[in-house]
Amino acid sequence: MIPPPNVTGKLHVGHALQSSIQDLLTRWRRMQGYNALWLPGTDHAGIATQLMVERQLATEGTSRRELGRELFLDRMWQWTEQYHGNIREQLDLLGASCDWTRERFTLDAALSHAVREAFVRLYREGLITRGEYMVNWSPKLGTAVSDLEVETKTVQGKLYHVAYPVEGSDERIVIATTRPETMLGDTAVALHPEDERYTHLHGKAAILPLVGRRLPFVADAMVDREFGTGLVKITPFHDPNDFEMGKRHNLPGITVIGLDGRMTAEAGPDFAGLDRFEAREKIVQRLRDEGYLIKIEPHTHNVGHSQRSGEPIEPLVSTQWFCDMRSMADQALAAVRDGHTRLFPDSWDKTWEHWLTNIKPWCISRQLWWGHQIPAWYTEDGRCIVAHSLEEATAEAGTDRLTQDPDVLDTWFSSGHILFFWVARMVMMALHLTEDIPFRAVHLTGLVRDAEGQKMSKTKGNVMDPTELVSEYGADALRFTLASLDSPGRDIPLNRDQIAGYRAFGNKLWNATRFALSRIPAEARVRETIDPAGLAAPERWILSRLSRVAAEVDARFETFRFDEACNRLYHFFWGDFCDWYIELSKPALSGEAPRPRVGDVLLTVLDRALRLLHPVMPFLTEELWQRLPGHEAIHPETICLAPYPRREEGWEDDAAEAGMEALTQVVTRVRSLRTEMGLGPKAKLDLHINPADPSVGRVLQEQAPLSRFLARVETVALGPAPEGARRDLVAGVEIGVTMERVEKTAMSAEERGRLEKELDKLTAEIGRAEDRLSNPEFLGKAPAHVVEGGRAKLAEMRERQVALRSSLGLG
RNA sequence: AGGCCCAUAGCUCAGUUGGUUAGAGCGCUACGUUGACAUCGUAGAGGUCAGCGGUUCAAGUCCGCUUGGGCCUACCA
Repeated sequence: MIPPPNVTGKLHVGHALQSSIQDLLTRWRRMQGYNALWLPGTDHAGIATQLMVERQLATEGTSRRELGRELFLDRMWQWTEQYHGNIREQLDLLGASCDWTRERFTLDAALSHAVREAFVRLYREGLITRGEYMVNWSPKLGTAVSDLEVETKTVQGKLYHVAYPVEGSDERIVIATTRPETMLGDTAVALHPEDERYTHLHGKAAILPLVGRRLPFVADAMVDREFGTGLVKITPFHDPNDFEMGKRHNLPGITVIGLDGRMTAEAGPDFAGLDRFEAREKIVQRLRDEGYLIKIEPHTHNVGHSQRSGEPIEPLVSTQWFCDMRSMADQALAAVRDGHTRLFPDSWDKTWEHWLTNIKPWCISRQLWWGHQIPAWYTEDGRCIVAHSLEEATAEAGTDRLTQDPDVLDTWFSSGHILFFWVARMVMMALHLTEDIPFRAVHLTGLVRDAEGQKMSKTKGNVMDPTELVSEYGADALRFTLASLDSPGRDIPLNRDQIAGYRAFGNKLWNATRFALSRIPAEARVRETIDPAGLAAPERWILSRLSRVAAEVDARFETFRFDEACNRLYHFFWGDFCDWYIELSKPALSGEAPRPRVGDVLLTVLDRALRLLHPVMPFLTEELWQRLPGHEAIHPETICLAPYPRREEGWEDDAAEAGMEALTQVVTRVRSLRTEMGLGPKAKLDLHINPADPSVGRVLQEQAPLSRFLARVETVALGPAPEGARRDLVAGVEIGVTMERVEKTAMSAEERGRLEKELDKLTAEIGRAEDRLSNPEFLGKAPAHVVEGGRAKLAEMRERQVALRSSLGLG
């Protein structure tokens, strides 16, 4: 299922990442023959969407209140339909292979029904309740918001020290506050029970300046003696802590700030109607005038801000619907602890544990119109009926004079955002309502950041638009980049150079295919399988490599290591296939040194490589695959439904790999010797190779024309290098280069220096290996294969030492 | 304040359960257009694996501390 993007939203790179990964998984499983469904859908995103339409209405000089609920909702639906197509279009652009016939919208009838069902059940079980509690109130949005929609920001504020007279004495105590406007709602002053400075105040009361209200002193251990004066004013209805303290000490509460962020009538005639921040100024002025203000200090503190609208959250007491998450959270905790649900990477287990252990009742009602209206009705005599429908409610109430609760449910009650918390809520809800685990594995990606590792944000102006990236680099390159960067537990620094690099990889696919199509014999075809018997070493080698890569990729996908899977595919295609196999195929295809079935092997490997890459690069692989002669034998229509290549054990061939590995290393070494000797590509060299392993020797002998072609030497002779040859040793093969046909003979000082340095390094390394191998502790405790490997390596280093000394004429 | 994560080449990052000359891409240097590809090829330079200590025959990898980053959670009014 797709985590629903907001219906009116534009996809951002985070969506692109999610879609790439999910589509990759879906295509992979589909090719493996699973009935893979990727369900698309969009979210009505209550607050965000309603805000946009309200903004539009404002430009028309009207408002939702003026339109009324019904007309406003019509406008919302119009807007939704207008923008809905955007999401679909953008997902198509990314290559998302969703089943669009099953697309859902969170406000669809069926989904709304499910939401009502969930609500009614949770209500009847007593988990959903209605009550007066402190909530995070956003005055600008005019609604309660959840803890997750509150962003804590560090702000430079002020600490106001205010004198409160003590009742029945001349003493004045000093209280520090960051929010003097709330003092109008003070109903007590708290002190620490063991604070010796204030023991004399127990049982007494302070008098609230400007108001004259009597504020009893209460002793509470929560008071921090170190902070301020160690005395705290208590405003139960305007501070979450004070609310708790108020309950503990049975204190009354007074609402002095209203839902609109303005002072209420209870704040008194001098302040009623003022905005909360204007009131602060005026109160401070009054305190100063009347001699209560002692001092104002600069003070840095953390203030909750509304994520959507940016203004400071006002903690207010209001009547809301709450959902008790405790038992559901316990079930979700158990699911992860028992391993029924596994998180990838498992470092998330701790966050899961922490978040669900500390979960609080969730305020699920929102004072909005756009969303699932709460299925609760009120009778005229104030009874509350929760039911699936008005009919049901009427029957239960015994009257049809009912009013439905005007509020809607938090969007997250029905769906969510692309976040960890969304998953957590789905697990909790599903476990409770269906008694089944919704997910067996949860893969969590990092956050997409910009090239500097900064979080992308509109205000920083560093957001990348996926559709723009797609048109610049192609969807395949973007997908490949995102998948390769998705390493567990790490954020994803996205930069354009990298995408450009993977675009080049796409180009490589294209060119390799072009080579194959233009050079293979007419009868060559993609084969369902190929019997390696009768094939030469290069063909057996590439088939063997292909099988191993298929096995590795499969294993990486299983554990969500898309980065490693992509890496393997990249190197197989570019390194093994293009750099080596295509080069190796040239002398065979040109007729210079024919080998059996090279065309078939070339096409078959290409076919499988494209299929392996298809989940990551769907567009290009389909395009190229369709052009391969014989691809219909794999699937008549599309690569999407062709089987995902698996390991072919019959293709794996250690001998061919060892032989070809030696061949490629010899070729590489000869090329670098040529450079080191300061010779140009046209200098005519003769190569002598002397392999230690007879089976490697056989491959090198049979494929001598390849060494000649790739190393660009005149002749290749098997056997020890003659006197005076430049010698070296790689992969157990002694090589010697002679240059009788070249004018130059003397070794340059630079070359000699380099060679001597190399020899020194080697000698030092041999010394270390000798020490290790003569250490009885190492021999006694290290496993046999490590000791054996060490000995073999030492032997080879010694041989190489001989070869290098010989090159330097040190005999 | 508590918790979590990170520190490896100029940059961005890999590095499986410890196994002995630490890898890739980009960037950089030199050379190169022989019909897949200059969005390329060939060869190369570049690293005290943040620091200190410990465990071990063996540490980039495990443990502790320090420093420097990042993230999340928190009721210092």
